[in-house]
Amino acid sequence: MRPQKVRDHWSDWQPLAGWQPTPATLAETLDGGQAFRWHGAGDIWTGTWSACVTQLRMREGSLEWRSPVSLQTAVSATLPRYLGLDRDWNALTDSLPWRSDAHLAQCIAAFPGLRILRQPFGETLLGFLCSATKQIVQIKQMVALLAERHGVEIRWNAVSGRVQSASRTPRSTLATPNDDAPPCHQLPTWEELAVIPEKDLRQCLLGFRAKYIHATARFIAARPGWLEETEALPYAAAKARLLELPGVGEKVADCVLLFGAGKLEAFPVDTWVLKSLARRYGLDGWKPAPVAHFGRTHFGPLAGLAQQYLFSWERKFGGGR
DNA sequence: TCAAGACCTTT
DNA sequence: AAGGTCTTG
Repeated sequence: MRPQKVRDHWSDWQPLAGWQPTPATLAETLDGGQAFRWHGAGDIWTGTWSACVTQLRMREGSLEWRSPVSLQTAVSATLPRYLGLDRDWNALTDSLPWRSDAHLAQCIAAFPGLRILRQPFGETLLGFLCSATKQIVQIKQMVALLAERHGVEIRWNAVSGRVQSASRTPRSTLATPNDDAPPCHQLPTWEELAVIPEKDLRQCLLGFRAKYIHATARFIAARPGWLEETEALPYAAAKARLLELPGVGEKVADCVLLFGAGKLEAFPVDTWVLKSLARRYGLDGWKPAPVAHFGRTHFGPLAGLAQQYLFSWERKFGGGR
């Protein structure tokens, strides 16, 4: 008889100092398009990165977290950096040119405490390689399928109290992951992705993106250390290297550097930022490249942070059109 | 140098 | 039409 899979219980809720977002700002930060592995249920957000699983909630205006007991050490060691608690976001936001930019001021007021996440670099790259002409819900679906079908299982073993990885998961027969089930798979690494046939990737609803992910995986797997070196480079050099990857253009490269490497000078120009600059800054008809140049000069060295406020506001309040 | 189209699939 | 990129002409 197979040993029964035992899940340990969750730790007690613990306060998380250094960030007091509104519920709306918390939702926008976790599930507004920076990351694709957070799921909200009631007032609890469940998120996954690397081999970590954690939950967040607001209580009396303060942020609390918990994780499976066996993952607690790993989560407590990485959660602060993931959420950007090691940076002074109030000071960073204050140094944006909101005093001379009424629209930016309005965006900041609408999302008080908005943060830029610092996700694992490789996982960020994978997420945004899935993102071309897709909406957030669909990107989350693709990423969930990649993890469920091709990622190592994250075990929450109460008996051993240790994380046991390296057990390959059986291919799921489900077409879609159960949103109520706790997430229990890591994203596949680039080394793992490199040996997955493109056909199998397409089964994860990736469409033409499967070809990019496959080719990028082969590229990275053939160059040990390439990803880590890229993350460590200054913005311009890191971006030049990311642009070598098939399927990575200006926008994806900037998203990876902003959300996966903490480079606040990255200014991704997607359709929402294009709309924002066209409608609120009079840049109607401008192409992405000139808009990016305008953004960097107008908003300065923290343009990526400004971009996130503009993006969130335009998506939530700007109207479709 | 640049404006279309193609590329997968789903809402 | 959807939070792009790559390839054409």
